[in-house]
Amino acid sequence: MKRVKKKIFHDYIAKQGLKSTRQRDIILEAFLSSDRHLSIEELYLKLRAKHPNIGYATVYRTLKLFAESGIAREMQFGDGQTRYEHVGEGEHHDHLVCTGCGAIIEFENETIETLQKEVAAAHGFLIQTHKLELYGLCARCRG
Amino acid sequence: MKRVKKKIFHDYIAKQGLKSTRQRDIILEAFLSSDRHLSIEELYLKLRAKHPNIGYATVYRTLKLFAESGIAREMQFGDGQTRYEHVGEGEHHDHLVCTGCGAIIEFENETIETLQKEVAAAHGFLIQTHKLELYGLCARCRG
DNA sequence: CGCATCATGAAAGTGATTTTCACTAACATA
DNA sequence: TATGTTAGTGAAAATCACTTTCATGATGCG
Repeated sequence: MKRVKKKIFHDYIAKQGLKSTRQRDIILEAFLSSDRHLSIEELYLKLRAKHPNIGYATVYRTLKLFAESGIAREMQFGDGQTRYEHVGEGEHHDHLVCTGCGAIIEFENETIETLQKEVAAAHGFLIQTHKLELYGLCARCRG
Repeated sequence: MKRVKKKIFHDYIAKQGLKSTRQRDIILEAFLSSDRHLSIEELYLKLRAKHPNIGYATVYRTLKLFAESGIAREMQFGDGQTRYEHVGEGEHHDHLVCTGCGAIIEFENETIETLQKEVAAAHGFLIQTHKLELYGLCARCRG
């Protein structure tokens, strides 16, 4: 899985005439081996431990590049920070966001997707993307 | 409708030991008589025409107060600005957001709401709120 | 290796709030 | 009605989370 995504990214870099750098490889490895839904800040802090000389701007720019290459997706969960989640090929999912501990749980529901398409059709609307988030307390936080 | 919301707000103000001020009344009237999904900036500009001495910070603080009192709700549609929409009692709706012209169309779908509850239940999750937005092109922008 | 390009890091800049602060206005209470 | 206490206001400064700039450093094709 990691290898596939690394290849996708390197192919993208090459195709765009960009360069392969030590920093990009380090950030890519850190991103792929970390939690889904990481913010720039979180990834930056995680990296600083082992690579104190990597700048915030580089992490920011590289994450954008990941999104462009298709291995990551930008997300907003209302906490004011942009988060990047891993993208598997073709898959789509929505989220349960715990307002207690901040946990983000993914789920898929085909029926909901179908109904969304019906709603859009009824309004003559052409869907490009959608976003469904359920905010509340996870099983642990309901305590 | 306006009268009901004004009462709700004034009751809230009183209950919290806050004060009723000229500015709050002006902002409340402007909010209630305007488009749904207004940004702070938009409301501020609209107000400046008739009341050039009302500050941005006051509009910002008052809108927050509206949200706390329950007559408005904060929303993010990915354009980097917080928007406030009117809240009717008990009602809930979701949005179609046109990426072409920025139009925001509301819709309701009971079946989707029900399915959301099922998903939450399956994860032991207690829903507080949710957010469903379909991004794409509206009938007009599809051309 | 040479060098045209792209990349990086530190720091400055942005845009949208959010907070601070000195000054007012509300609303009991005298 | 005059006061005192407390909340509210507006202008300006401060935050926050990016985003861009710029001088310097890598890359990698020829």
